[in-house]
Formats: sequence, structure tokens, C-alpha cells
Amino acid sequence: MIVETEAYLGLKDAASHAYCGVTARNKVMFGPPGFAYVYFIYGMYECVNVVAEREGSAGAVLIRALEPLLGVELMQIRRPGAKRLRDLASGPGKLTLALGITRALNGVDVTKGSLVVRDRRGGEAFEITAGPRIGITKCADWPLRFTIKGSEFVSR
DNA sequence: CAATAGATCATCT
DNA sequence: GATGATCTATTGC
Repeated sequence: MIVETEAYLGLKDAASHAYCGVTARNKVMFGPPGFAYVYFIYGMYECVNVVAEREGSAGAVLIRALEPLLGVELMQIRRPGAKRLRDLASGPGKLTLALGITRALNGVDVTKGSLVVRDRRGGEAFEITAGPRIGITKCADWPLRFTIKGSEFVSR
């Protein structure tokens, strides 16, 4: 279950990859919603977004952390360094490693097939809190980071 | 504890 | 040629 996300907007958001217009890398951000935008960062990690704006308008949601409910053993194999459950996917770089998400999935339709995420806890209530974004230098104070209140599985 | 450093490379200027 | 939507290890109080 996803416990932490961040929103990145289009031409008005200096922290967004879409800030300066369409490029080869960010073009899926300008496409229709429901598609995965996967990019490579710091020479080492990949991060997943889901495009969330209509075609022609840029905007995406970065998936920053999740609480492992299914496939825990597989995640542990992919991330041998993780000692605790919360270390498996508590951060955008770790999350893609744990799930085996790579740039090969850039541009895939997330609304079809196996990428659809379901909450197995059956409608258990939770609260979402908004706060400043993490790991960026521009517009970091915009309250576009959303976490499930009280979750132990968010990044720090 | 908190702060800093280093890894490492695709992307954009 | 610099930078970055990160992470881990290491250093310094």
C-alpha cells in the first residue's frame, strides 16, 4: 500500500522535470494520465511517477514510499541491505529497487495489467497529511508531499 | 544523535 | 561541464 507521494506540476513548478517544457526524458509527463514516468537519477537510482494531468498539460505523482503487504520475500531478495520491513521501500529509490521497476517501464499504462495497486486492508480508515517536499532545492516548501498519518513506512 | 561525503551517469545547457 | 524528485557510510559533537 502506498503511504507517501509527492506531486510535481508543470511549467509553474521549478522543481518539476516538466518546468522547462517537453524534452526527450519528460515527454510522458505531457501525455495522457495513468501512465508511468520512470527516470534515472544520481547515476544510481530510478523513481516512478504516475502521470496525473490531461494530455498536453504536465503533472505527475512521485511514489515515494510504500508499506510492503505482498511479495515481501521478493523485495528482501532485491534489497539485501534492508534489515527491517520499513527499510524495503521507504524512499523513492529503494521502492523501485524493491519492486524491480526500471526505465524499461517508462511510458507503460498503469491502469492496465499488473501495476494496479490495491489496498488489501479492506477499507481501513486512514488520514492523509500534506507537508513540504523532500530532496529538492526549489519550491521545496510547497505542501505537495502527502503521507498516511502515523505510518511507520514513510521516508525520513 | 546530526552533518557531510561519496558513489556515479543520464540529461540538459 | 554541471547538476540532480537518492541512499548509505562515515565523520564529528
